[in-house]
Amino acid sequence: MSWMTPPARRAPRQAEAERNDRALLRAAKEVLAVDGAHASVAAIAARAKVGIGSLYRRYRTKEDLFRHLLSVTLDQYLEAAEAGLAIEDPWEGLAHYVHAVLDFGPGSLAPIAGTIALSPEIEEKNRKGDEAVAALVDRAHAAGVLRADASLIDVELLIEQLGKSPLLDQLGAQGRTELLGAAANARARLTAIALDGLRAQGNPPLPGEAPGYELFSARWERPEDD
Amino acid sequence: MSWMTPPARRAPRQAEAERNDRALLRAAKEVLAVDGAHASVAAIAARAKVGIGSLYRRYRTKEDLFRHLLSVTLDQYLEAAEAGLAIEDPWEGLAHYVHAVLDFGPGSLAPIAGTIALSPEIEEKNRKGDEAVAALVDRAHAAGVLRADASLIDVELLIEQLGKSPLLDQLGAQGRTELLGAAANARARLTAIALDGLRAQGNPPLPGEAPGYELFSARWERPEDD
DNA sequence: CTAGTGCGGAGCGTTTCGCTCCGCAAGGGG
DNA sequence: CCCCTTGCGGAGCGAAACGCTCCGCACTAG
Repeated sequence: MSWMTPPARRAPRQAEAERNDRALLRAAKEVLAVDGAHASVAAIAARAKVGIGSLYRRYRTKEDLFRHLLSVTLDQYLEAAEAGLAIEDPWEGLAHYVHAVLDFGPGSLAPIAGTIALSPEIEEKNRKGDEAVAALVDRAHAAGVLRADASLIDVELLIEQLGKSPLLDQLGAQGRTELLGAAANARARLTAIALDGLRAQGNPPLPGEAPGYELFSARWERPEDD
Repeated sequence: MSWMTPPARRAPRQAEAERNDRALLRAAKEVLAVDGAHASVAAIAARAKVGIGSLYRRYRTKEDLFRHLLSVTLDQYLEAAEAGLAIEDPWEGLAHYVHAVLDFGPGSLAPIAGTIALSPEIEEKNRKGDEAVAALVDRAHAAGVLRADASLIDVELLIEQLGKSPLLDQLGAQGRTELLGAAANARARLTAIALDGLRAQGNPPLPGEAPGYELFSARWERPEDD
């Protein structure tokens, strides 16, 4: 358990390795958001300012890296949901969750759906996260602050829809850093508009039936054939 | 000008060529939506059930095909905006425009932003489209049915955000056709939620400043250097 | 100085890309 | 009947990008 000693006492090389690991995960998320499923390891390593060799010393394959990224992201989701539940006001709690998840930049994960094999650990984390979000939504429904015709899946799909920001991704890819602040502001406004649409008030009923959970889960299954 | 004679009088081969052209444009849009910027000509031709040779007889290069796709899509935008203006009720007119544009599946165009050179003709179409949408938004503002703190750019960004549907794209890519109907329904609900958030009512003010037009235009400029 | 550790990136073999080129099927006129 | 035109499909080219391996080097401890 020597690896649990405080950073200051660790060998300097190990501290560097840890910084590299964090940089890699962050870079992987950013590159995935911009390049989608075709993101390359070279691009990820370059973005993290880390050699390709170091990447492959830490992760056996590209798929391994993505799986680990997915795992830590699910941890963040769960944390955000629990933080939301800790807020007394039901609406504020739900809004906190939405904002927190959008801050992670979750749109990155969608492109790898169906391309990697899921570990049981990941399935478990996903289940626990879903439970927490369901509790958040139920509480908001019970308090009458979330429109009654919006289901849990509606809320999750809305988050996913807002999570992928083509604007931010492309400006980032083109190095237009001077516009990134304005783009983030614009995105915050869209989030606020969407949340206003979710609030219970004199809204007309939503069209169609409430969507089912399989919409969310289906694409993570591996297409083995065709 | 013999090529302007009605289709019925054209040689059967020319009619086939015209069908192929339409199939190619539709396929290009779909493949772009799924594969993003890395969409390949082979995938487009296969999806259109057309030989690669036919594609290259019609379009000199891949970029040519994308430019033409962009051009006809801008035509559709303009048409939708004018149809919206033709509706008396200002809110219904705006909502019609949003729904019509989303039905085109516009998310496909974002990935090619900045990767192709824009022709003056395209810039002109874009300008005319923007004018029409601005008129729609102004009318809705004047009638007090659109929240006052939502700007033209907010509306356009919201449309873009809703246009790219990771859910629909991925289910389509994986051939889960049995879920496509449910996904389209789910997307219609999200659109309705967002539109409710845009309506003028007791909404709290939006955060930050109204975004500027450069957010929208910047990424279409070609990055020649870096 | 030597030994050990962990770094960066050149480069391997493979895959995928944009695009060219050519053989072929299907009418229409002689 | 043949031949000639028209437009089709797709094999295959050189080039580029891919995932990953492997090795020379910088740095620190003793």
